[in-house]
Amino acid sequence: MVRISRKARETVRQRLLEEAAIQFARDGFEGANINSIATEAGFAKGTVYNYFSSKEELFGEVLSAACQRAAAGYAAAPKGDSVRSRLEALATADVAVLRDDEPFMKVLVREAMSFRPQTYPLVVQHLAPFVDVVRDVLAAGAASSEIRSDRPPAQLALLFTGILTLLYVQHWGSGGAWPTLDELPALAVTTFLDGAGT
Amino acid sequence: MVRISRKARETVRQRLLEEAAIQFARDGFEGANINSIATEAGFAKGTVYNYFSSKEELFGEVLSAACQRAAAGYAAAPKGDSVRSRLEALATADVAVLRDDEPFMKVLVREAMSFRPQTYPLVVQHLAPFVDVVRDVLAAGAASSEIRSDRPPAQLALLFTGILTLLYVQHWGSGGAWPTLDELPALAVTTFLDGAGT
Amino acid sequence: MVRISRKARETVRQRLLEEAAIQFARDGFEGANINSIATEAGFAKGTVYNYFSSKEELFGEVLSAACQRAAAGYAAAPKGDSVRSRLEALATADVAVLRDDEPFMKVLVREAMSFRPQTYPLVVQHLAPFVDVVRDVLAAGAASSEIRSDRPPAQLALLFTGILTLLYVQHWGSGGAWPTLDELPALAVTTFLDGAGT
Amino acid sequence: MVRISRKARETVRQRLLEEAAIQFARDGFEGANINSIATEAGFAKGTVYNYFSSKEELFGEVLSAACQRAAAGYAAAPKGDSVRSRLEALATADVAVLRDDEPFMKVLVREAMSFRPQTYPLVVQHLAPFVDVVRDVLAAGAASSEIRSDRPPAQLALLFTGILTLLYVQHWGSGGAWPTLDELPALAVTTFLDGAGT
DNA sequence: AATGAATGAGTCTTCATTCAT
DNA sequence: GATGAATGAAGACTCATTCAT
Repeated sequence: MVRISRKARETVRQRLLEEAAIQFARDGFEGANINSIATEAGFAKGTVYNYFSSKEELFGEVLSAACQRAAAGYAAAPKGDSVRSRLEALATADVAVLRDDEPFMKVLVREAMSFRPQTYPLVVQHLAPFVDVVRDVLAAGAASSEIRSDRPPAQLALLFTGILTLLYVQHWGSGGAWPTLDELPALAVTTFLDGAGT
Repeated sequence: MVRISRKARETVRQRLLEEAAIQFARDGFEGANINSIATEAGFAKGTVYNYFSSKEELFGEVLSAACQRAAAGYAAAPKGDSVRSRLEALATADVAVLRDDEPFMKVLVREAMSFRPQTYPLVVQHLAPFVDVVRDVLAAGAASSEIRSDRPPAQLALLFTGILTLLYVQHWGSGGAWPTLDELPALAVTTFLDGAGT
Repeated sequence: MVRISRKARETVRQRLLEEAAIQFARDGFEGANINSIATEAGFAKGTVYNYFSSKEELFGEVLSAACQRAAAGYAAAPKGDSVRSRLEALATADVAVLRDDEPFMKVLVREAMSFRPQTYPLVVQHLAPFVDVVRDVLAAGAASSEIRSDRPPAQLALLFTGILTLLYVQHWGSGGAWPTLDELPALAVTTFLDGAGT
Repeated sequence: MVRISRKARETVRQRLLEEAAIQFARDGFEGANINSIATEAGFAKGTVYNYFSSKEELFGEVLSAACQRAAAGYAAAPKGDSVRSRLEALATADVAVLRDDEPFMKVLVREAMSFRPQTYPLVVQHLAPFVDVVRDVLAAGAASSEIRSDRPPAQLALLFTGILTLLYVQHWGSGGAWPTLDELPALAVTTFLDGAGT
């Protein structure tokens, strides 16, 4: 009995998170509306409070879920031989996550880029796994002389992550015109590794 | 009768814009509070409405003022010989504006990075002058073989602008730890031109 | 789950309408205060908005309810033989409604007499059933030569309705001194039918 | 110096009253806007307060002016021989005033018909001169058997005044369709004296 | 566990009124 | 006397949250 209930509970919770992600992505934290989230998810207002203690917590859980989904994606990324192929695999994995869970990723990106004191630490904390993976790849690359060694790998990792995120913003901001999701991983990697100079 | 007023009116208006920029930067559009803006600026709530017809208009005017300040900064940027020095001059000018008018720039950057449909076009429109200057520099650079010519200058310009903005976000997000404003222009240029590869 | 609610909801709605009628009658549309209406009805401000989407809609519903009550009254009026007795029956029925639902009728009368473009059409539309009944009675009276036939029955109906309404105004305006509600129907009919001449 | 000033003062005051009448007639007391009245009259907001101490007082002065204009009209009415011709002369005079000062009369009528406790006494007081003239005519008519003597002339006078007012309401309410101003005096008199019966 | 009616703090906005120039 | 900037009380409306059913 408990088992079924527990499963049902989880289903409802996921449904609420999905809808919350959509609306937080569209309207922002302040603009989003608990009633609307509940209703669109197929429940009544009060139900949200059986699963989350406040709007803030719901938002936090959306962020958290976004990070988990992203992290699962990185884990699934195939490893490559060179730094270039590894980075591209990571970026490709990230874009794959984005395709599946666009609202969650939008919330994550918007929050990362708006550096609100209340949520920035949370975002950073949840982004850390990804950044750490990148950092390790880059550190290895520095050792094998594929990567310039005059900058700390941690800083370079932040740069790569940032460029990826930046391209998402330009993708969404341009209505998908440029860059497209298909070209995005390669563009991120070449921008990061090769630069625009000759 | 009104004689002196003209100037006084402008002063009050500027004071309100300054305070609005601070609070919009800190709290976002929805989170900011007209009453608080007025009070902190040293006026009563109603006074705001003698200068701006609504919260939305006030926000628009803050964005607009931010863009004007930024544009004035670019115009004052010294021209250099090489693409590298020109970009660095532009970035340096931008950072100088940011030092003077941080709240305004924060509003601009946050808005640019949050791609809200209501304001994104406005932001893009006001950012356009800067992007266009960069594009022209890059087009010239492509002609002189300083810049890779396999990508449209307009896209490269968006990339450079984006990287600059991204570094602002990381500057603010890290509490000023990295990158610092001093190193920021050079970092933006080398990231953009040289890449992280060897 | 909601089971009982349906009825309870209607009760609350009626309570709010009653109180709104009282205050709209006393203070007019602009002068009335949603907060006060809610509080006097025994609820909090927000509750009004669970039932009516705006002050305007609430006002419209009050008008609408007033018309329904009035219409129900006419339907219950006994039919007489002569035009005189029929008119008196109608007037008596109208006064009976007024006794039961004075605030609603006050709102209706005040609105009818203040010819505000926003509400006048609504009022006319809702008064129409009554006016139409009167017109039919008068048309029949013209056929049986009880009524002068040198004027369109529709115009005469407007006159009779107007005189009735006018007497309400004088009743309320005089604090109930003259005419009293008891004498009002007969006075309306004799004024309308007989005139003051000899 | 004083004389010119005094005359100028009176001119400004009249201009403000005219505009106030227009806007009170259009928007009602609560809906009207001091700033708008002042501006449309060609002055600044503050000027109104050099002439009237409050919105309420301004409204009262508009009512008062309306009554004065009306009273001046009655005084100018030609006397007739019969009661019928006297009443028609009075009604014609009233309509003439209405043609000249429609906004003032609208304010007066609307206020008379909305029986607001705050203004009703004022309206009654100012309407009294007209009602008294009518009463005297009717009392004389009762003596000469032109008027039924089973009702106090004072009540009959209120009825006649009310019918006249009612026809104004129907005139304005119908957008001038029926009754027209031309037919209005005769209609008022025949309605009052002859009734609709045969 | 789900519901949705009730709540009331909080927000934008209006506008009559004051008063320094 | 005219002006219009400043004021702040007041009001409509929103919405996160609570809780009885």
